[in-house]
Amino acid sequence: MRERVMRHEKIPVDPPVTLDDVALAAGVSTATVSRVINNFPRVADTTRRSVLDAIERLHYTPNFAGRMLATQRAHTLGLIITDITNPFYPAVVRGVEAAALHHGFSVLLYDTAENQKREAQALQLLRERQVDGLVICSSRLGISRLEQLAHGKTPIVFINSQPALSTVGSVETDHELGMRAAVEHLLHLGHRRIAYLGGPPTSQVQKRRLKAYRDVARDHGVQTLEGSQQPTVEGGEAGTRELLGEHDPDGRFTALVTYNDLMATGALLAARAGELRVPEDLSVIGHDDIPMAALLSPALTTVRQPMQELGSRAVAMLVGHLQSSTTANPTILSLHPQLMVRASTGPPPVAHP
Amino acid sequence: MRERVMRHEKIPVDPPVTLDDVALAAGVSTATVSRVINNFPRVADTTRRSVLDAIERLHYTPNFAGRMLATQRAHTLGLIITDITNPFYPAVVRGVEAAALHHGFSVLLYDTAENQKREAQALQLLRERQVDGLVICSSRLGISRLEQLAHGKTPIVFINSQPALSTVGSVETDHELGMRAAVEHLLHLGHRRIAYLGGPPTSQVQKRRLKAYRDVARDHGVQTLEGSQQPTVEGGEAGTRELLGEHDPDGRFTALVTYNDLMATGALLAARAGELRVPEDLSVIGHDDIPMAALLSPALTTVRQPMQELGSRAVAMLVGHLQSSTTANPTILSLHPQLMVRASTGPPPVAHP
DNA sequence: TTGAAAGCGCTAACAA
DNA sequence: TTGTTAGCGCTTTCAA
Repeated sequence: MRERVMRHEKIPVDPPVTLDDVALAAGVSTATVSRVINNFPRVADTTRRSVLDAIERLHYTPNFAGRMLATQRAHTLGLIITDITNPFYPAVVRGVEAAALHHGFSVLLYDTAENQKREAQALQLLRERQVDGLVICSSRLGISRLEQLAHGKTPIVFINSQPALSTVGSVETDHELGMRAAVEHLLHLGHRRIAYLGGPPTSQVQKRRLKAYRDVARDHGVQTLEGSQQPTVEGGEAGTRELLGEHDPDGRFTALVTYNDLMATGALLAARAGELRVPEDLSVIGHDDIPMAALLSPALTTVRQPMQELGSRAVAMLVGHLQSSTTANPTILSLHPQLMVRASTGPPPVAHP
Repeated sequence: MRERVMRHEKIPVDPPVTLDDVALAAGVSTATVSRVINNFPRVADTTRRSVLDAIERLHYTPNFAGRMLATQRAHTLGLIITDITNPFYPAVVRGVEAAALHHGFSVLLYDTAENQKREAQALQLLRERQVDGLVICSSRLGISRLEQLAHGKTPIVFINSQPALSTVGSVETDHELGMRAAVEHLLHLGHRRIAYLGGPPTSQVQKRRLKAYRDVARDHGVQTLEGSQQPTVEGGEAGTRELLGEHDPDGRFTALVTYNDLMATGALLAARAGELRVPEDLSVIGHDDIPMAALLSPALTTVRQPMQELGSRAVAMLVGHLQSSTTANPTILSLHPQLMVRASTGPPPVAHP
């Protein structure tokens, strides 16, 4: 008998204060309390005050689940990041965070560690949670797979990747412009043999940079020399070594553009190991302008992406869509990169007579 | 009249499939469907199969809000990060992410940009969302304020900061051990005048490192020389310049330990500007071992924190608490740092006769 | 092993 | 301007 009582009596685990409690305490209906909470205009000032008072007294906090169930809105955005440990992404995350908070959204983060399977999984999970919208940064998924997963009501904005047809759109850096700026900077310095060390072939950004590189080279009638590697310091080092080892009847290339700054860092390492001075013997240009770039020695010339803005614009686009609910075709917002000229580029070595 | 119809008829926006739909389709009660979804053992195999079948056919996905309201569990962890753009944190985030996912939790991220107010705000927001638990990394809030905010049921685990009394506990690096290793490494090399350039005085980690520095110095009977600055590259540069400018009757210090690697990077810059070679004229040791540390020239000797492990252990502690619901005193888990000896430290310059 | 039904806490028609 | 009330979709006793 005693036991029965123990189990059925409410254990004093401070019973949560609900909206009903507030209504009771303020002597009004639950609807009125709800109106006050949600700042409805048509509430008498005295009523509002007494409700606010009761809320204060009881330390009432609205229940998220209840609200979400009733409104079908989670006030939450999902953010899928390809690799949070890549120094390119933290600034993007900050941009997303700040903008989301500004619009009253919280952010559910998924780090997929460059893994396609995990990305698909995250997409699935996020939509089960009924997030209001999704930002996907540097998707590694193919368009067809995305098309398949995106088929549903969750609006998606991509960063630096092609939007699938049924999504809101994307925000990107104008990679063609960036590559052109990099290569032309080298051409102006006098370089004629400029190599490009690319990243993972599945990356959409890589595809665009590679194409731009070829286009610019063709435009200026210079040879191309290409490599491809993992987008890491190690990849950059290995790729540069390979490139350096290739026979080239016209002599070694005098400048190297890499897919990202991590790879450029590796290139610097490889150059040092190969007794090549940068920039006297070899000029190097990276992409992204991660925080480390300016701190290397020599400081790295690189094509800066507006990382934080990529994030904040993506959220703005998403929120705009949520509010207007327009079902227009995917929008593509293209931001300008900026060539940051630092110490790793200079004129090519004078040819030995 | 037409208009009325238009508004009241369900616009064909594929009405979401609910558990009731499944129950109907499978010819069972909603309770049974729920049991199947939640893998209850006592369900007849045939029943289970037909339910699963209906779920498949209808493409049913459980509604998160409904479930959360009924169970009062969000399967969500909150993560508060002091400054996501500081390269120390991404690895911590990855640790948290991976462990959370492994335990079936999603992660709501808040980046507070080193701002106490935003940290308090985030704490508030997160608990309104009824997250199951919170991980706070490098809190900038004082214990009393935390005590105040933590007063509630949301379990909290801290990373690298003192737990408030009413929380689950904390995971930290043994900062005393780390500082001791750094200073003793320098002593073994022959240094006798070792300076410490600290970080923000409000940081709990800074307080502990400073104290440890003084303790080790006292133990070995060497003088102390202290500075303090923002935990950034700029702070490190400025702080080192200041320290270098101070009059010291016994001659300049020959080694410098900094609060973190960012500051050590600044120190390297300041040394270069001051025509001091590292390590020949000045040895430098940082803390953390951020990815950049090994890539600087000279490569930075530093006290490594197990960043990813800090994150994953914090989640493990939180989840353990959630499952056992033990209301024990705060646990403190202390992880070992590791001195990474690289190129920025060496013997002190020989004194001029 | 299964079903009926009562909530979980909130919002939003509609009525007053 | 305010109140009544019917859900939102799911879980969970309790009874069968």
